[in-house]
Amino acid sequence: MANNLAFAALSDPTRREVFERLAAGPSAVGDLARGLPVSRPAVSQHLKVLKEAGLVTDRPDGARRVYQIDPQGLGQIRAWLDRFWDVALDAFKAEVERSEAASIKSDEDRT
Amino acid sequence: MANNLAFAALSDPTRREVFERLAAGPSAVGDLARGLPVSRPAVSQHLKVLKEAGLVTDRPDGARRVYQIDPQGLGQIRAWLDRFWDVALDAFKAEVERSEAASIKSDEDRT
DNA sequence: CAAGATTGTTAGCCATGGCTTACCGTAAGC
DNA sequence: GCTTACGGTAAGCCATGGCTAACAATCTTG
Repeated sequence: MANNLAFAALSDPTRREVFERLAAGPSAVGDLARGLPVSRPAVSQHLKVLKEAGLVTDRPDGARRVYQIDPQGLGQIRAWLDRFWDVALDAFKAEVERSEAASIKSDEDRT
Repeated sequence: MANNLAFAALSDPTRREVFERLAAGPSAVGDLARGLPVSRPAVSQHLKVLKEAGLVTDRPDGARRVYQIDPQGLGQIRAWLDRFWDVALDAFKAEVERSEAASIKSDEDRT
């Protein structure tokens, strides 16, 4: 149950922004920071969190360090969500029917 | 782009626990709190956040209040994730090939 | 080898948020 | 109508975490 790391990682707006930019293609830390409203160390810290959550991978490239999307963390969240998707739809359907039944009943009561 | 609410809501472990319990079936606030290590007002506050994120729905039931899973917020997160799923897999595949190519090249350099 | 570039790390600051206690409103039952 | 049960809200406390500035480490280049 390590998905809490992935959820916590994506709960921060700046981190989601970093993640979305990496989805457009691999990038180095400095290049990422240049397009964001926060400092480079901040981006570096965000990348560390994303990495520990299995959402990105990094690879050395000379003095630079290239980060890239990792499907692993994404898959964990997807799997967690899918556990509730069907039951959520069923619950919603049942609720609609229950609500309509109550509505019809109140109509009958009025007659 | 209201998915930030859903992500922030599910980033808290207690809130995910509440959500999972509701996935097992609709429940009132007190019943939920009785099975959790936090106080009832805490659960009430969590439910408020989940509700604003479109993850649960509430309906009055006498003096009680029954909460239930709502597929809307879940769908938002799923849609957001699906935007990156394919590109993440492609990036992963490309990385594997790049990595293997570099490995082969270093082997050649050694001969 | 020296200088510049790129990145990770630490210390410290401050806002956010989760939790509890106390209180208030509302609905059910005697 | 009064009491009891149920749930939302406000105030306050404290831990978490995101940010910046300063520093250290590593790599490239002349």
